[in-house]
Amino acid sequence: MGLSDRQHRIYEFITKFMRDKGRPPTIREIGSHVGISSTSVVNYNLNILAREGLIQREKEVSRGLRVVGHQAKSLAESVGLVQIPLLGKIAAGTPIPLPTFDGLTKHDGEMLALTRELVTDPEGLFALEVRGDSMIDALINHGDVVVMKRAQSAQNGEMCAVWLRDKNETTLKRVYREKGNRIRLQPMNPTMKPFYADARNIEIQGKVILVVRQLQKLPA
Amino acid sequence: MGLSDRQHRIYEFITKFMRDKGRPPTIREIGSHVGISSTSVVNYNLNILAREGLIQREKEVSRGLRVVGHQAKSLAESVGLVQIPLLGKIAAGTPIPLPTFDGLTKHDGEMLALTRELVTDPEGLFALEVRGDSMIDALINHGDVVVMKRAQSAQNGEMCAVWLRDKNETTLKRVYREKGNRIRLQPMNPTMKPFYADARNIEIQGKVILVVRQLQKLPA
DNA sequence: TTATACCACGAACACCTGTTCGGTGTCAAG
DNA sequence: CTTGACACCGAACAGGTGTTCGTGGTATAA
Repeated sequence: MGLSDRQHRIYEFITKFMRDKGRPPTIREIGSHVGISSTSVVNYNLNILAREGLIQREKEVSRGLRVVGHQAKSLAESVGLVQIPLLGKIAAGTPIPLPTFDGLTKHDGEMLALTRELVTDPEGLFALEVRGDSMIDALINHGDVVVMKRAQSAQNGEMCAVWLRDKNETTLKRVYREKGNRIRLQPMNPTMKPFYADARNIEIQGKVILVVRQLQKLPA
Repeated sequence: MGLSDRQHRIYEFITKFMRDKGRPPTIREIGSHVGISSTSVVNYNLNILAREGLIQREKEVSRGLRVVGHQAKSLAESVGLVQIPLLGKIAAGTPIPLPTFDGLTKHDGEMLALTRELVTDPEGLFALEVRGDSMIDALINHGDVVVMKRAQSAQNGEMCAVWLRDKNETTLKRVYREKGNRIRLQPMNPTMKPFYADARNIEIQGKVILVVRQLQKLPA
């Protein structure tokens, strides 16, 4: 069920108040800022927000409110950091280094920390730094960092790192299954033409989850 | 001056309570958990904590407490989190929305949390979501989020958002000063040719610090 | 000893705060 | 029309909450 305009304003006010003051507002503070004269109406709408799962309420406790939306979590739940191992470099002419798969051995090299806001499911993620211009058709430049998830297969349209057996080359493309064993590899740049290959000649090495490009300094 | 054992316990309780419940404790809640029967004693010690700069108090407000010490920052900030306001969208045909500059008004929209690892200096940063394909020559796609820093000028080679007065258009390019008033705008994609303009016809709106692209779902 | 901070206690006060209840108006289904 | 669900209002109540005041103990310096 959708929220009324009032409920929306109440929710926004709570999050803003929480961020500014560091504590939840009282019922009357909400009412006066949202334009509700009666505390019972605020209470009424708060119960609806609670029923919809947007906030949690604690009974008979002053300021017993709590925003449970994902936006609030990124602030409060500062534990919401995800550590991703930076496994190495990726270039067109080499297969990508894959993570060791026992899941226990800790990666002792560099780690990349990202918030859960950006990577929803941190399972099986690893990061690679791109060398060279070969993936420029995927809008990925030298120096970019790609965060990938281990995968052997892909849904239609997912951006994947694909090893081309016949060319001995890694490429980043969107993968679509066509009729038979034909696979269409679609560059991310919409001005470029797709590329077709036989399913037996390609090997999906992982899905691309995130691309991060830092521009403080020029790529070498 | 050092803190007494009681003050130390009070401070620890406040931070723990705040973390667990998402709101500051009342004076009586502090008293009962720290073992102080009188509210005035708690009040007395809270004033000392405030004088020492460890907390902030708001007068005559229930739960008017706020942990402010560097230890509180360690929750969000020493982990290296930086909050960046997501100001809106950027498209080729519109000037970018710039941050209000009074430094006091808080942004009440969405925030983007990043680690300091990625953005070294969080001063004056803001984020925009790119609409449309017009910046594909800068290797930036529809849906990408660019993190920018407010700036009127740029060093040679820095990636900037440039407003082209004669074309009424925003573009992202590397900026180089040439002889006279000539400015060279170099697309990021090395296969593309640079573009020249008169310095009086362009306006630098900010430097691009970071580009983030999420690929979980297809860009619309 | 006296004086002076410092720290603590309990009680009382005035206001704040969540809750509840009776009542009003609107709108769609019966 | 009647009914019921929904959204809202104002008022009142009981308990929560910050503040203040008078009091007393303990240590250190005069």
